[in-house]
Amino acid sequence: MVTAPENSGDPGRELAEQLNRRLRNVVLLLRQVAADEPVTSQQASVLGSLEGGPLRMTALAAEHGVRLPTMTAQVNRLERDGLVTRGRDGQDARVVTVEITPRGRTLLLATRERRIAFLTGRLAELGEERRAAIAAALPALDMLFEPPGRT
Amino acid sequence: MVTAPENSGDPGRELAEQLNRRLRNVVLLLRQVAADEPVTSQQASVLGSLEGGPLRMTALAAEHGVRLPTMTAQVNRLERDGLVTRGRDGQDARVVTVEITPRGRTLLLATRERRIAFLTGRLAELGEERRAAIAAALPALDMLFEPPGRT
DNA sequence: CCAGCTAACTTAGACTGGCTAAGTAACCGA
DNA sequence: TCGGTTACTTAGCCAGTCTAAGTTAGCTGG
Repeated sequence: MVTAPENSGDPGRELAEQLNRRLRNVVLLLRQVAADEPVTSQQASVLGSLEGGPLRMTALAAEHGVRLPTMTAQVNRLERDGLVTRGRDGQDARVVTVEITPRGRTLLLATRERRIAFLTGRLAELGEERRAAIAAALPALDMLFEPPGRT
Repeated sequence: MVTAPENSGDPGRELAEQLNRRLRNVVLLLRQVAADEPVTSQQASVLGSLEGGPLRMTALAAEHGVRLPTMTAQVNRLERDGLVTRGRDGQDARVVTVEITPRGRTLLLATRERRIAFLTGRLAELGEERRAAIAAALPALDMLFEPPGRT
């Protein structure tokens, strides 16, 4: 097909184009799946960060790649909906900690379960060989989508 | 490690969990990369749809999985920025067609080029073996992220 | 032939989620 | 104790999504 011979100077340029075209479908599908959830994907993502224990605002913002004011607004909404609570740090009175509530935890688990069930269903349709291909590519995909590495 | 023996009833459940965890990084990285572009990823996506010729509003909305009013707003912004023009269909006076302008086309190509360059760079760091693994998984990934198929 | 339904858009209004700039309160160092 | 820095919030802007309601054009059945 399009596997032209002049790939020489750019190993993976062709592959990059292929991936780029596919990424649109990924985004579309993610939106579709997230559509009828009780929490948005951002909210679920933040709740996921809090699963292991409370975090401060700065840590949350950094982990999600957003500015502090964005996280303030996000936590406001989560708090309003009873999914997290704000707390204070003993050491430093400036610090605000955010903790997931039991309700938040329940919602998070249910949401994750639905997402995984969806993916599992899709994977089941693929057949063993294709699943193996994806599994084999996981380490590579990990590196490919690794958070923007510093140097 | 976690590859427990009771995978039997659910081929791919484990893989689904792996993928689910990775998807967050994909989203994060996409946001990061899109951050300093002159057009948003949605705008670029719509422009991409128009590359092959004018489309009507309904077709655009369907293709991007959004409601008509959303597409109206999107096209308003694109038109305001001189990237598309609205037209009328000869047959049916209710129909609005949207066409990409030369400026829109230029911007689209430049944006796509930067995205592909970014991916190419990432892929170059991976090494031949990992690139091959990703290439081998492409057909499977295609099926996995295929738009929600109706039966 | 026209009355009323349907289809294609747009408008209005609300919400999430992102940003910058500016405000406030607490910490820390000289 | 004063001045700078840090941690967060507030205010205000914009993109992008939705639903509900409006407008205009096509279509159909008496």
